[in-house]
Amino acid sequence: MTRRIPQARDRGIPDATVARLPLYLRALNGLAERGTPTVSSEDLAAAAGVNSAKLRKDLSHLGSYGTRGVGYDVQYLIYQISRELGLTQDWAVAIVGVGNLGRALANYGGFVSRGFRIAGLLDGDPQVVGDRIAGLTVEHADELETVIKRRGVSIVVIATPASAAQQVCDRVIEAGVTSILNFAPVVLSVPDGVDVRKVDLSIELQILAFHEQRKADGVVM
Amino acid sequence: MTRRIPQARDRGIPDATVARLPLYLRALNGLAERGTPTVSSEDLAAAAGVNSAKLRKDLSHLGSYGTRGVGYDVQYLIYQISRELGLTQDWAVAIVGVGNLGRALANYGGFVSRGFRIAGLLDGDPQVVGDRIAGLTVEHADELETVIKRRGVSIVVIATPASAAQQVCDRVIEAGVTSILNFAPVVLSVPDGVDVRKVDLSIELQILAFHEQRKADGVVM
DNA sequence: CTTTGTGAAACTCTTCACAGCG
DNA sequence: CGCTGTGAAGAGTTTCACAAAG
Repeated sequence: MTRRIPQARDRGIPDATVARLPLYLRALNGLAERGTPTVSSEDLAAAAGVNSAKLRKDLSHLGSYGTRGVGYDVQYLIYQISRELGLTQDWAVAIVGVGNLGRALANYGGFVSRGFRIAGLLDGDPQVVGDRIAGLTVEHADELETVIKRRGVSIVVIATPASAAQQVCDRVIEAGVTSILNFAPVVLSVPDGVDVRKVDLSIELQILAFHEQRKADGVVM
Repeated sequence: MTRRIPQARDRGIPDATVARLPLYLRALNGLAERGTPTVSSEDLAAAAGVNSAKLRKDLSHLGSYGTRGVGYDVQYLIYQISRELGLTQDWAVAIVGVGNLGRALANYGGFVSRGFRIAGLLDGDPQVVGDRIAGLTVEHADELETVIKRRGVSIVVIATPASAAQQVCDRVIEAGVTSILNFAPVVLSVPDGVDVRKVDLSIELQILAFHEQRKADGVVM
């Protein structure tokens, strides 16, 4: 799936670990806000909702940042995880498709706060073009390539209807983008070397329905 | 994490398989719309974006629904997967928090089409209460317990700000709900027997940033 | 001859349990 | 003495490769 680059500085962090680092970061930021200076693996694991052995193993992939008998320095660990995730640099993100979901994303504080800067909002509907959202003016989708190139966009969020998603995808890849977050309920086909992550709102509900049905069938309730 | 109920009719479908069934269902519905009568594991796997051996193993957990030398009957497989996921029954869903995200969810066709019926939209902000969205009137969050009980809500979607999420969660569990889909960026603490699935919009971006950074560092580009 | 269904092998991820550091 | 970091064991998942079915 993801291209592995066997490289000197690639310490080969497992995908499962990478997926949890943002969780740890969020928990650590909560602790930092409350002024906590250090935290044990036990407490941090509880705050992030994982098992403490898993947390220690995850962190061990980044380096030896804890102190035995004490725990982890909150600020230092925030820095190390941020650096590992690439959040110490500034990523320009464009959101294509400014319906309710696109608006929700544009207004979502979690993006801007962590290394991401929304550099463009685009939509194909002339009715929407010109609207001001989260301090930006919505531009026409025709401008996609221009916006990507002029503003150094490296990550594109696709929040269009399913029917437009593949076409938008092809265009942004052609413009040089290799990281895409897709909210449209379609499987995007992309060449090697392009990363696509997808979020499908209805899939999660379907998984819940499966478990809910099992609860109703089972004896243990 | 998820409670296992070792039960006669629990054929113990692996979690990884359950998570992919909605994907297959979506691909199958696409084929059905185009009138395709049967499909091979190879073709269906390609449409769903997975490896064909994995697809066959996944489907084998549900039963022997294919025909060797031919493939799978599209309509029949749609029915079997729907039944397994519990989508042949009607699930009443309430959405708490009617900001942009809540509105996006309420208007999202994918929910209504597949066994889910939005039975309530609730918000704590009096400014929003009374708005009509997707054919429903937004009710005050004070009505939460009443709505859940009167309308038989079994799944609740939390789309509130982080600060309100745990409180809403506690209340819906108290009212008898055991399946929660959480969009707020907090780890909800819940008793045993309650299923929580979470979608964090910013975590996916952070994972992309990690890979994007690796591409920039690596030699292979 | 095509395509499913599946043991077995390979791989990944999680958890245990404790040596060893501070 | 408390807590990290980690080998080793265990659980879960993916992929291979092929026998058996149609």
